[in-house]
Amino acid sequence: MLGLLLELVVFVGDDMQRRLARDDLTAARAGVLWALRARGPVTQRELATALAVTPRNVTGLVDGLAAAGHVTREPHPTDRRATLVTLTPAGTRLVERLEDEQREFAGLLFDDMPAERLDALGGGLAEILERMRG
Amino acid sequence: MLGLLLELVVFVGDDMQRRLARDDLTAARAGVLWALRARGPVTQRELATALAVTPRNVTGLVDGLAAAGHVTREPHPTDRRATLVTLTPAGTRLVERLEDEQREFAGLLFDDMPAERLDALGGGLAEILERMRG
DNA sequence: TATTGTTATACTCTATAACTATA
DNA sequence: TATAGTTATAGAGTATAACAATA
Repeated sequence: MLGLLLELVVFVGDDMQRRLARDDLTAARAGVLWALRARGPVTQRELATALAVTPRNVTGLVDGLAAAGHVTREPHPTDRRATLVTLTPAGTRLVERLEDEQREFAGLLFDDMPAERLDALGGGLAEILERMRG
Repeated sequence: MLGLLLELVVFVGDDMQRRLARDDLTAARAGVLWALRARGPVTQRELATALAVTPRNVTGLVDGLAAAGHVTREPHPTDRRATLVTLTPAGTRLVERLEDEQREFAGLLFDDMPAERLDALGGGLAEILERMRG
């Protein structure tokens, strides 16, 4: 069928997408919610840097999340050019619930990954898996 | 940062996307190539079913792959409505090379996954991982 | 009538470039 | 001058619906 690794990524990605769709979310918008959960209120410029995406793209993602009631644009206290994107209480509850669901699935996949394997995977991925086991 | 599983999928997916981009491919177009490698020449309708995508979407993907010289549209021998999407020799070489690269990376991730873990993952994913170890 | 693939239209995610308001 | 965020425009991937050619 597909290449095996591609199949795996597609499978896990589709599973995630189905769950996100139940809450009218996409992967890109969920990424914004998780960034906000980790960082607290930030400017769109900071979001663009964190997500490695253009400022124009952040405008659209925040538009969608604001329309759904997950975030608000608050005025920046000292810089009138900037806005602080802020999780609403409903948005906070949503991202916490999704995080719980995913931790369960991730543990099933990677709890017993041996340490030598992690070393061989190198920088970024090894760090991610390390945190998935913690 | 992102949810941990989302991070993993994003990491692996980005890695794949970077490698595909070196050959001017996207994940969706690579999926067509792999389907053709597994099945041989098929109609667009069959591709749409195999990829769980609309016929309209297949039209666009095949347009791109044909423009790049990876596939051709051949007349169906008995049904003049249909076309047989066929890998060119260059397309065949490309998909074989990508498959080799990915098998290496996949083995690094999953070679020692314990069998009980696989059982707990249930249907589709367990089957994929089983084949990745073989 | 039913099926194959197309055109028409629309939405999301992505990008660059030009512009406005502010620093 | 430089920065934050917008509008304008474009392209890929996805969808539904209407249509032409063929079965």
